[in-house]
Amino acid sequence: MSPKRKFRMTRQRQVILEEIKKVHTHPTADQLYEMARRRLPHISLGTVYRNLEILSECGMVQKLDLGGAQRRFDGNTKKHYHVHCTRCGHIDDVPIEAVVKIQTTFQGASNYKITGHKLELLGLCPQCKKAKKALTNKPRRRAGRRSNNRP
Amino acid sequence: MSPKRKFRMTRQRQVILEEIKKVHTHPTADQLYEMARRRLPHISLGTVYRNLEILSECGMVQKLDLGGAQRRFDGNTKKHYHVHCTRCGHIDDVPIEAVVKIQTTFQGASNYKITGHKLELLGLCPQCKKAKKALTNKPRRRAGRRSNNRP
DNA sequence: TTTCCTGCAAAAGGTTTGCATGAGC
DNA sequence: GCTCATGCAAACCTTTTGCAGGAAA
Repeated sequence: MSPKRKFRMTRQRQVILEEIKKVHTHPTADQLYEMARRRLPHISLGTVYRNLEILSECGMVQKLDLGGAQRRFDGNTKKHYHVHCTRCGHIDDVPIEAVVKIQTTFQGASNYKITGHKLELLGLCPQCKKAKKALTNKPRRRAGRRSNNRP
Repeated sequence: MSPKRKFRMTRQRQVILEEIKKVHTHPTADQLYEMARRRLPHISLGTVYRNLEILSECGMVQKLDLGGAQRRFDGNTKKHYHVHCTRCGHIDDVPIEAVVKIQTTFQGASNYKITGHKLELLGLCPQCKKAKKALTNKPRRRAGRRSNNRP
């Protein structure tokens, strides 16, 4: 919390950082805990949470807050957008940097001074596109609606 | 969950619906509970949650999922955007309908088929603009950063 | 040696659910 | 009268926190 805290690079912190940088899956704290546990079997979930908090304070990882029950973390610290599959819940990066123009477009639309924005795209991932196309031949009641956190 | 369920308009459901339609503050379930309790002192929080779920299934209210600890609900069921004050946490409507063009713009940017989007604007509400301006004359360490859910 | 960190376990905060009773239609 | 809905309380899930021992620097 304090702005000029001294951080030690402990083994746990190192491993958590390495694991999150290794993947592009926007893992939850719990998933990161499982990933770290393969290398440090005695690490605790509390330590994972504490370190993710600290690493995001240092700007070494990004907290995502995309809504949904669980918070997600991103090893990519550049500002960028995400696509969220409405069918399976998968989240991917959109390889385009945040478009500042969006803010100027909406500058007069309310009486707020707009200083930022969060854009999340929704759609079907390649796998689900295929799965859905397969269904159109033999239409069914309805496809699953709720996202179910594919890791 | 079942698509053709029969819904009864109970007093509780009626009151919750009236209360959420009455305000523009994007209340949490707990806030709605307090609002409903002024008219039905024995209503329970579980009932509020269950009814909000059902009313949103019927399309009579909107679940917001803007991130943050608590879910918010909106009596306005038209697709629209929100502005979120980064200083006090206040959330307001942006009086502009969702811009479908955003989806076509990003259609080729990933290998997803884009079917929707969520845009949340961030900025300073009129009150906080004033408060911040007042501080620039007598600059301090730093203004409060975390949003603290002004209701 | 001084802080900062860790593991553990318990607490906290929001949401969901089981159950017996009560109310719409 | 048949369901569906309610109130209550307990369960659930994710995240945070207190504490005593342990490890960086």
